[in-house]
Amino acid sequence: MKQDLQHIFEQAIEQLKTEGTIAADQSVKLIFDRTKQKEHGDFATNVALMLAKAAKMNPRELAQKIVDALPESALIQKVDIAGPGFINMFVADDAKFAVIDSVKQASENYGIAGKNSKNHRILLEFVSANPTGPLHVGHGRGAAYGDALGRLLKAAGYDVQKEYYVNDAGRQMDILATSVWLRYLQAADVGINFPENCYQGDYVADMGAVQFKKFGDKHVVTITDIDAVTVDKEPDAALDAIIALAKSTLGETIYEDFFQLALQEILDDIRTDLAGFSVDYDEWFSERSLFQSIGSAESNINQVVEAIDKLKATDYLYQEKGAWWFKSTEFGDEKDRVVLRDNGAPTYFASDIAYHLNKFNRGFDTCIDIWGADHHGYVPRVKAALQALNEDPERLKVLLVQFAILYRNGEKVPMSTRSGEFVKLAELREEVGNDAARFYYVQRKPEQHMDFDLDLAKSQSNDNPVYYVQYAHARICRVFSTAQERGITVDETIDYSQLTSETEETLLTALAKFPEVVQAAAKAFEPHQITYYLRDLANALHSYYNACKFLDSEAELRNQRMALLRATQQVLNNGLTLIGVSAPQKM
RNA sequence: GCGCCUGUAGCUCAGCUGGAUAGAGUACUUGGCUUCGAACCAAGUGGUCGGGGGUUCGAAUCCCUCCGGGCGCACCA
Repeated sequence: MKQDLQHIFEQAIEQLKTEGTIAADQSVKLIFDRTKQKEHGDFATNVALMLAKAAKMNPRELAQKIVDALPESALIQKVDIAGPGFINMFVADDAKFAVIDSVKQASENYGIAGKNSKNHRILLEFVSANPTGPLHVGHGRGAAYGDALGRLLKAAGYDVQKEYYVNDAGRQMDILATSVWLRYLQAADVGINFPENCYQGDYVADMGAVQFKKFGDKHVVTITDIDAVTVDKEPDAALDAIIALAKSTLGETIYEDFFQLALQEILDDIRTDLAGFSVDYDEWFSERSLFQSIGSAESNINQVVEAIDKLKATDYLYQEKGAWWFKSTEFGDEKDRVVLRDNGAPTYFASDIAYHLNKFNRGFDTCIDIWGADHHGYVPRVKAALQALNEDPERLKVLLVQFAILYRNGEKVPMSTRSGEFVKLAELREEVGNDAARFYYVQRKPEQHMDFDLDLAKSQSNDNPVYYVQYAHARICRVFSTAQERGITVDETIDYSQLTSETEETLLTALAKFPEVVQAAAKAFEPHQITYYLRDLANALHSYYNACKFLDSEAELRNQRMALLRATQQVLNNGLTLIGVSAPQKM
């Protein structure tokens, strides 16, 4: 509806341009919005105020000219000029009623644009937590936001693919595999001290026990062996030595067994956790696959090598102190970055360049990365690398999600995976429920710092606005089931002329807004707009519910009101689905 | 020190590309169930939009500056 009305105004402006009232080359930014106050009608525009100066006219005078130039339309009841020159427009009743039939017709697709109607492919990557431990509440935010954004973009007509980048290569994974081995040693009664910079979580010890059951003490070393390699070393260097010891003791095959056990177990855990949170992916992309040989098995060429070679072919890579550096400063980064270390090993940055090249080569128009805000310093270098490789960095959009700072008993809870001291997403889901957790996360816009008070989340879970919205849906369901119990038949109608009370008008307006909200929220990457919309819609429903009796009214009025309820039920459902929250029949 | 995010009601937060008296929830004070679910509705109290400048018909919104929080500044991932 908004678009149709806006179009009418655009026609009027064009008309004035041909008449010469407005200069033909004048650029017009037509701002056309719903009003905040009823007296101002349904929609308003300030276009006369904006153009007055250029047209050398009094704003009200110009507004009058625009109004006079408006073509006839059945949608418009009347148009006012108010204040300094606002044009207020009142929508005709019949046009307002039309939304009921629109919803009925489109049902679960109301407000949802046609599949891939934007003809634009988007790759959306989110969470991508290292598979070194279970997801914690910090990841939960990225999960809820990313998934809701994916649904939202799809609803807005984009072709969206959701992807999880599995960081299964690199040192962290070696530390994890080694941690399991050390726990295995403990299970075998080798009285070692478990290093602080290894993964502390219980799940590691469990896996160590599993390996002991499987291998017995076949892959055991003594304390002296470990002391021999770690003596006089800083913790990090000592850890590297232990990793090397693990690899040489276990041999390639058995080490891989430890590695895969840890990886698969944790990844499975992450997968079920996310699936339980209604977060689903189209693709789980393995970082290791970037290191797999291309062509013959013995080939030294892989996607990471390829990417580096491409960079070497430009002028943006140079060698210094044994390492290869990328001149990201040429593209505005703070300093140059290493892609190949002096020992020849590629950095994480190197595989990330390869990964993004891979994404681009898969033919997406836009690649969206959702990262934790602590990675923000990383954005310029990735964009720089893409630019150096002659790709358009604008195709990559990095959305930063601020950290959720966790409080328990008023104390800040640290959230490092390494220390094992964190609150799992699974625990949160268990305690407050999926719907409440998702709503709570999505409600806040991503760049807002979030204080997550666990006690509050628990104690206030009953006050979570999600229930307010779900209750509205359940209430409607109850009205219909009660009608059925009482043997009241609800007939289809196309006449809604009796729906003229204030609460009905508010509800009709709210329903009509939904498609606009979906588009606006998608455009801004802001699923939180949906949650606020849903609260408003639920409020309109609850007010209506308290103001009217549905089943006791006479048949014709009842049919009309029930049609409005049906439409509201549908839109509540559609909105909740967008943020991955259920719409219960009863609560 | 530099960079990114942030500062709106007691608390948690909205406020779209500048627009008409700054909005919700919560808390607090009232009123509303013999009725389709009161997990609800209605009304009220509560704000120098962090401070100060500037831009203009008009600023919470844009620019400058200062102050206060969070995060980041590795041959880690």
